[in-house]
Amino acid sequence: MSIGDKLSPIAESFTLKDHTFSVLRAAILDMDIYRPDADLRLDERKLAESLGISRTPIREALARLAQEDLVQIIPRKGVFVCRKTREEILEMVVTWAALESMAARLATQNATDGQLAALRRFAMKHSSDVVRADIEEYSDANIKFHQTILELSGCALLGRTAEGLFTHMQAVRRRTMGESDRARRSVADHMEIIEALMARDADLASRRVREHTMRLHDHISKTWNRLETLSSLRNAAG
Amino acid sequence: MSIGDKLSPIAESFTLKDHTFSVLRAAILDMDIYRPDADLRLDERKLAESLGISRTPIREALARLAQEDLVQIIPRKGVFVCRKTREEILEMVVTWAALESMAARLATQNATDGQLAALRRFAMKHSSDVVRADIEEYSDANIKFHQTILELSGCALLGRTAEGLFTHMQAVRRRTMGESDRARRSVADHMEIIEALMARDADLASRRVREHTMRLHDHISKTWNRLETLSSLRNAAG
DNA sequence: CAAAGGCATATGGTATACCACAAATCAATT
DNA sequence: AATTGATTTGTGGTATACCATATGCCTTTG
Repeated sequence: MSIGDKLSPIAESFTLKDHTFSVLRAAILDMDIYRPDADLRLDERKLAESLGISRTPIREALARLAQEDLVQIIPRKGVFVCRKTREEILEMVVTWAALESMAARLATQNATDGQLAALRRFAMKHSSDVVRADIEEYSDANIKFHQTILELSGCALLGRTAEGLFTHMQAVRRRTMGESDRARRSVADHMEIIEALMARDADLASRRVREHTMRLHDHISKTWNRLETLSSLRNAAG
Repeated sequence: MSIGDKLSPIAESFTLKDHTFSVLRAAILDMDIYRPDADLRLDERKLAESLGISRTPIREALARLAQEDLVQIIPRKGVFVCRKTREEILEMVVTWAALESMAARLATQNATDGQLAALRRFAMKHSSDVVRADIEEYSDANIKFHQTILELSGCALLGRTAEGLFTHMQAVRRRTMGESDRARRSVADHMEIIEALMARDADLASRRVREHTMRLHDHISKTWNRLETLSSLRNAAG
């Protein structure tokens, strides 16, 4: 064995542009953009100064974020984090449902018995989180569950497309979870989905995933209003 | 009415960056990237010179194209148009199927009788194109048909997401159409889809759209090989 | 003549300077 | 005092210069 085999490339092709993209993306997801008084403004020059780099890589990162609809660039006005409307959020859920239900359909063909058994063990292990009212923990498990179904489809693009939507919904989840009633129903849904997958019933698995996700759709549809009106009231007052 | 109402902003907030993005995108779609000897290289400086602008807006446009997976930027190597592998193309078709079948499902709820009647008239009008072996014409109508279903869903995001995939598939279509046998089957499929939509049968409409698109999947799966191997032979020879 | 190393060149990455437009501020005028 | 217009300031847009690395050519050397 030569010495070369032990040397891996040092941060191969690292670029500030890509790094900035990741950093900004994470930062945006981390901020609670639906807080009425949230500062949605991103200042290129301030960012550049904060990161200790020039505006150029910042701008290229912002261009990519804009392409992902995470920010909106208004020429000579500013760069703003996109706040999704209720309708846009509902559409994201619908699109998510489309992707994941297809994933479930494919998973009945492509997943191995072992993979499905592992998924079942995982789901059962975390079902107790709900009982313990450990919603935070359950929420993570919930996310993992759905991502796993997308993976088991064997179609990477389904997962990647959904991931883009997921990014946006991260902020939304903060406002939709916390009701243990919904969580309990969710656990039951998950077990039924796994059951359908193991039965290799494509239509049933697909339907159950879709209906499960559409229940989130209906829930948001009913409860998001309160938050929206709260925001606009505040804006009107200011 | 004041005179201001008649005056619309002149090319409001036009930016070279956005313009370049559109131009490059169109140019990429226009070139036959699967021709074995196609030049996949994009030179920032040459592009800048051709368009008579500096590299900056070019680079920001390229960053966005990269985000859409239309080009790949390799630091210090170059910018290259992405050539999709057979597997990636198949995944795009599957994802497309997921989106459009959900669109069809929603369309049974959201489309008006008038809209569906119009869609039927449109489909019937162009069904004769196949008989006349006017495949070029039919292909356009085919695209329009599917886009309409996405629109009738009432969920704009489904359409936008699908559009991104569609961009990539434009180049693929050149290599998959031209067989009037498939076209004839396509016409029959379309009429059955419309029938299901008009019957407001969500499950049926959804299934028919999915199966229709998956037939394209199977077709590509069987025929794309020939082209791939042709390419690699050529590469190996060179 | 072959191989190794240096050198030239080409390419994307980054920094910086300047521009155009928009908005806010302030001043002059009615 | 209100309104209009100029001016200042702040923002993103663009151009340009320079940097770092990858690559291929060419020289050197054995």
